Amino acid sequence: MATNCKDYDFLQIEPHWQSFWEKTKAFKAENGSAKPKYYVLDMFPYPSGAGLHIGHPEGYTATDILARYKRARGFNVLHPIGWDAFGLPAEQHAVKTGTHPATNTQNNIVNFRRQIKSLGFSYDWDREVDTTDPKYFRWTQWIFLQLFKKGLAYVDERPVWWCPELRTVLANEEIVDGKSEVGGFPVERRNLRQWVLRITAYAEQLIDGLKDVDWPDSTKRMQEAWIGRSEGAEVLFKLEDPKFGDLKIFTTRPDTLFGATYMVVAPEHPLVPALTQPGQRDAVEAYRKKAASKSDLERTDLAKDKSGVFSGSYAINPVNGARIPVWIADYVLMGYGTGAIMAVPAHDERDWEFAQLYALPTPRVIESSDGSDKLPYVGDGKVINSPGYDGLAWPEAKKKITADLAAKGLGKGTVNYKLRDWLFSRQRYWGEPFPIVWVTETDYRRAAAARKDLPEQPVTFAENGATHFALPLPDTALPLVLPEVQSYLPSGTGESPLANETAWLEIWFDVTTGAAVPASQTKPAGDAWVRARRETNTMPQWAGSCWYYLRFLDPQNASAIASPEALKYWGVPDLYVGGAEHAVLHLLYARFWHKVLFDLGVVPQPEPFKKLFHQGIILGEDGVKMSKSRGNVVNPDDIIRDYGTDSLRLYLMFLGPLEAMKPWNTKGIEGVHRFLKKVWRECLTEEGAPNPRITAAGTLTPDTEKLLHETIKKVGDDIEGLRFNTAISQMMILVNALQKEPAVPRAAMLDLLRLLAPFAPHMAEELWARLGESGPIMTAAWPVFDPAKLVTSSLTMVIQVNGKHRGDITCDLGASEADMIKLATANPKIALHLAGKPIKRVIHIKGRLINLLT
RNA sequence: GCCCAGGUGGUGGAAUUGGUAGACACGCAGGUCUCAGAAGCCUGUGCUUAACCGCAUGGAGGUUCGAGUCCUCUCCUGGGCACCA
Repeated sequence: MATNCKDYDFLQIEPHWQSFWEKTKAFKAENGSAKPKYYVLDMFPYPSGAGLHIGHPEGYTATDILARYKRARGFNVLHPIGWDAFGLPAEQHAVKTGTHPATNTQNNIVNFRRQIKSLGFSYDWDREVDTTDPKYFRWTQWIFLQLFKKGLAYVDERPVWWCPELRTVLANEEIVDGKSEVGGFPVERRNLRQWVLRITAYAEQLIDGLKDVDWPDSTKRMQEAWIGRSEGAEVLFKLEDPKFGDLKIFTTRPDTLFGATYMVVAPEHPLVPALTQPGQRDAVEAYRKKAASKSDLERTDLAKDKSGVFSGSYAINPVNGARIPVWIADYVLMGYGTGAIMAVPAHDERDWEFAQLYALPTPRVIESSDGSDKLPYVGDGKVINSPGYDGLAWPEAKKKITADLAAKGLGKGTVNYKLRDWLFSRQRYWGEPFPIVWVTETDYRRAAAARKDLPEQPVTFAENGATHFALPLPDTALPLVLPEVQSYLPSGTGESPLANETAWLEIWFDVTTGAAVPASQTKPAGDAWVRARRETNTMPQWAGSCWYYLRFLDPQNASAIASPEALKYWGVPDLYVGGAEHAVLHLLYARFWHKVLFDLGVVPQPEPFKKLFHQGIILGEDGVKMSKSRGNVVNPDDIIRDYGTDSLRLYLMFLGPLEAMKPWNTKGIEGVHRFLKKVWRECLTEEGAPNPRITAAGTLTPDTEKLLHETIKKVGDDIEGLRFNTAISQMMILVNALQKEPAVPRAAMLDLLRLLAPFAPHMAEELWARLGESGPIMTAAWPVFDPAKLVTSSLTMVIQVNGKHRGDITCDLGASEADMIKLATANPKIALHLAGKPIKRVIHIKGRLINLLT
């Protein structure tokens, strides 16, 4: 079973036990077990060409320790891994080399799998998933169809980054300093047809659900801020020229309506052309152009100064009939609220700045609580200069004004969210194809008669005067796989490379079965066949990672994302560990999909991740983020070769708290490596035989006996609390004590090995076997501490004089305060500080300290 | 600018949550073993001091018998967000 190496030869031991675990399928999770379940999940990696980064094993080691610990505690543990394998780098590689992205992706997966296996993680490899596998993405497409059917998917024109030189759409990360990363060409915003998911329909639920999950507060707050709920009112301002109708604005402060001195509409607002008076036309047109060409970067980093232009038109304030000018300014965004605001410069910083610039009036309508006259004032206070509302606290005025406006049909209370609908399509090859074809209205109506899986409102898109109707493939026609293509370069028109694959794209389509033949062939016989064009967009990388935690429950299931039994037994992850960089997007998108699946009755619980933990970042030895360009990257392969994976795992955990950002230090790994060698020597002689110091019977000295039980308790508690660094230092303390014992009972040594097993599993298995135990240590139960062994017979009390620590006394457990003070005053060091002065007051903290005040 | 997380020895960090500041480890120094080195083992190691005393958890105040821990102000570092009406 074990190797027979004489000294700690980790290069022999580690592969040996890894192949043993693999052969015996030691970490198989059983569906339908009678045992209690524990599901611990890592954020699965994108298999990049660079291989595993040292940051990956940090989080993975933490979850592996927990998985192994929970198994020892009798749990049926689900600990899976997979590959988030669609993504941009593989596509860029394909464009460059002409090789299929799947080939490159599979090569990277092979390397990642090798590296992860060499770390000895206890994954159930039978449950490995790959988001690019048609057997997997069939269900990604299936979930999309459920969203589609529910009316949560639609098509719209959305601005994306377009590079005219490269004739392609670029992702934000492909743009550096306003130029394309490749070639450094200029980029511009361009509207393209996009699929969009209605995540805003779940905004309220996504906020509410945060109450019920055990997540870091900072992450919850970030999601809340991202969703950005704000309560206010929509108010209608009549335009002075009645033929233009009303200007609808959103405000969170309807209570300040009497202070509105001008209006602002976004440059993109549809009413801008109508509002612009002839004299202003040139200025407005120039301003609109300038605003449209502004990149996000210019708007955020530069543009500290406000700008705007007067339209020449006026609106009427609904509360007092005042005539107020309408301005056009880019500090108002079309994408939020109604794209128009009333400006109250006295009580809004941005409006104040703008009003100062253009000399607009700034009447005060909220009294400051401290009586100061300083403007702008955004604090609490009472309403003034607002006939009918004066004297009210502003929240009450807000309610009353909103109600009064509603009664007159001039407004209503509304809730707005910063959250936008989710742009869900990419003009790329390497992603899940949408299971959608585009047909004419007539053909859609025909299909609708035969199909029950269409949305209530058809999804349509108008182009060159024709309206196209989106018809989904039937579930039974999934998966829709990617066709082979001649080139991975984009089509040049803004569509994905799929747009060039005419035989795949232009088809005869059977509306009942989803079958297709190229349109170049003759139309097959039968009424069900219609002319169709496939959707050329593909899904973003988020799609596959939105639900993978569900597929692990039942990864081979061919008829559902997972069986109802598996969904019920395993539920959702008990612990989810991954980087804080996913605090918003991945975690919000996955929650959205999960809630939709919950509403459809597919999953039994409303939230996907009960408990979330973010591991910190490992910095380079120079204390800054590891990066290739800095040359401070640590490769796990090198560390495993030099010290072994047990040392690497132990060091990653010993470095500091899991959540902290910590610098790597190669000297530090030598310390934990030395610790492991010390454990080895305690167990085995130089010849590799059991150390004769280990005795079959016998006892430890009382202090060490107590320490052993303390250690069993502390290591267990610390693992549960994810405090691995202190668990390790406690084991070090125990080993240092065992080393000084005249002899060590075999049972005590076996306890130590079982504590060490989740951290350094290879060495623990090896020593366990070498000391003559028969089964593997990973099936052994977690050691039990004896609470009776934790109590002490005597008590050490800290003695302070006037709050300063001056000495300790040791006394019996039952000693009275008077006894203790007697002992303390007898102690010469303590007596020195009392200097014969009388004790005026005694503060006695039971079992801890006595503070003598003179 | 706003929000969040942090500042503890030469270094990574610990501190039972208001009760011995610096556990454990790295580094360094001395010793032991050795022909020698490596490994191991032993001792020491916050600053100051011969020692006692004193000082010390970014800084300044405060609460308390007692503060790394609580409060106020302030400085610095890291992360996130950014004209959201």
